[in-house]
Amino acid sequence: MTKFGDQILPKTTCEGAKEAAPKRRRKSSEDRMLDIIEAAADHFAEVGFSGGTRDIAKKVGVTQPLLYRYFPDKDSLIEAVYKSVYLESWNADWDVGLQDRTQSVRSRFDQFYRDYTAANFNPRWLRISYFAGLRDAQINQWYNHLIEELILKQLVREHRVELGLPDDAYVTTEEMEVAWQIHGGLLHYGWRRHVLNLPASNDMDQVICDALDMYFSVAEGVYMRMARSNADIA
Amino acid sequence: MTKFGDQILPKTTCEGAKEAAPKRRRKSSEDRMLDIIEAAADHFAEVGFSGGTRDIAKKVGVTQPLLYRYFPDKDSLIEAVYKSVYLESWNADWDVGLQDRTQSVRSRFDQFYRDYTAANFNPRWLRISYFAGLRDAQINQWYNHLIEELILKQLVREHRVELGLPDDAYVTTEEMEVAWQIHGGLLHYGWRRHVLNLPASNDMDQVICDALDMYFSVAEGVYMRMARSNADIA
DNA sequence: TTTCTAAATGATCATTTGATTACTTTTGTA
DNA sequence: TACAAAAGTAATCAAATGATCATTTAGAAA
Repeated sequence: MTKFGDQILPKTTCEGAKEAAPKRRRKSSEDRMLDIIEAAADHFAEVGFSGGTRDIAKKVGVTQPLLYRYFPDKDSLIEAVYKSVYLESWNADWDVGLQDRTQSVRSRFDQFYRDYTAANFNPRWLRISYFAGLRDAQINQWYNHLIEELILKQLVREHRVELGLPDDAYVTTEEMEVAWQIHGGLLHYGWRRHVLNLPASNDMDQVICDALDMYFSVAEGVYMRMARSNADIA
Repeated sequence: MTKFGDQILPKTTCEGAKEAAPKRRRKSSEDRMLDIIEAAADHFAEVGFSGGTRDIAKKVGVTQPLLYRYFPDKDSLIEAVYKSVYLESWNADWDVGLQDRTQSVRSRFDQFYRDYTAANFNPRWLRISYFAGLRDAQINQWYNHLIEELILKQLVREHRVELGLPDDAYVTTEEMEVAWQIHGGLLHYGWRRHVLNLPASNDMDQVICDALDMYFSVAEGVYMRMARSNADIA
């Protein structure tokens, strides 16, 4: 881990071979900051956010008080880890691709879940996510809101359009739950495979395929039921 | 919490009204043990297994060293909490009911998931489960094995029988994954609702119904595909 | 009432924890 | 080269941690 811990930058002091090793013993503020966040993320992923600051410093290869020159307290470091882990593995193109109507909804979401699981289904991301949810529901609430608005609601609405149904911006709770069932089922697969280390299927593509089959085979019926009960009310 | 902390047992000293308050300040070993486990479960559910022994003692209403007369160390207490939480909310009748062929597979599993979620979908059970999985994969591995063998494999096999397909004891990885998709999706619903406190659907029955719809609508196809590829090999 | 077992406590220990301070060393620049 | 800003350290603190042990005392049995 912390693979760049004390790496030497082959920096161009331009003046040719200056003994080959400039031996930078100190890092720039920015680089060190990143080192610390990286090591903290690794350590928190391993033991949870109650993990000690000394262990983190050790992973970085510096003394513990140095952390307090970069973060006022441990909570700030945790906050930085949240940001880093969540933002680094979020692709801004995802919600754009989901609206590309030259592709079928099915193939758009198939592609999305391949990308999404490839980016997030690893012990570090999953463990940090669950630890974060247990420690502080707020951060995970924010993330789930993101998933709901940018991904799952798109799935419901784009599917409606493809079925030739009216494109109502409103998505009912039940429709959301059906979409969440897919997302949640896949997440639990990640939990079993990468957190519990259970012998789950290796064939991620097949798992996604079956999960989406499940969605598409019942979603239409749910829409119809929703539309009918809306009509009843009106 | 710890509602029976210093409750007075209206124990029959038989001799009628003995000043109304017998003031039992000491409890039997068994009762105190249960008090401690109960308080520990509450506290660990709240803050995780790094929670302090002093806080637990406080909830019970005793001093911290007393815990060490009941458990040799903190790990043993944690072990006791595991057992308590998992065993208390497991119903031995479940796997029997699932094999009652006078009922349809669908209604058997509908009933099971109503019972199962009623018993387990609460903040305490869910938080302890996830904390346990993150801390020590083993205990959760054991539990998931239980679910897999006693519940999900039954679902697959009973469904096969109902479809008039050969009752092969062997369940493929892909078939298991489809069943897990339902269980995992429901669990994630519990996570969102009772851990993250997100505004998920209140209608548990409907959520279960839709989840099972998803399962039954694709399971047959998966079985067929499996059977065919088995035939190819043979 | 007296006695004896065991439930419960008080004091305390050695570590570990997050955090602060004064100090040292590196490094880019005047 | 001299210097100042900033990266990094050593020493240390107060609080909290899991755990131990001698002692006290409730309460059932004699």
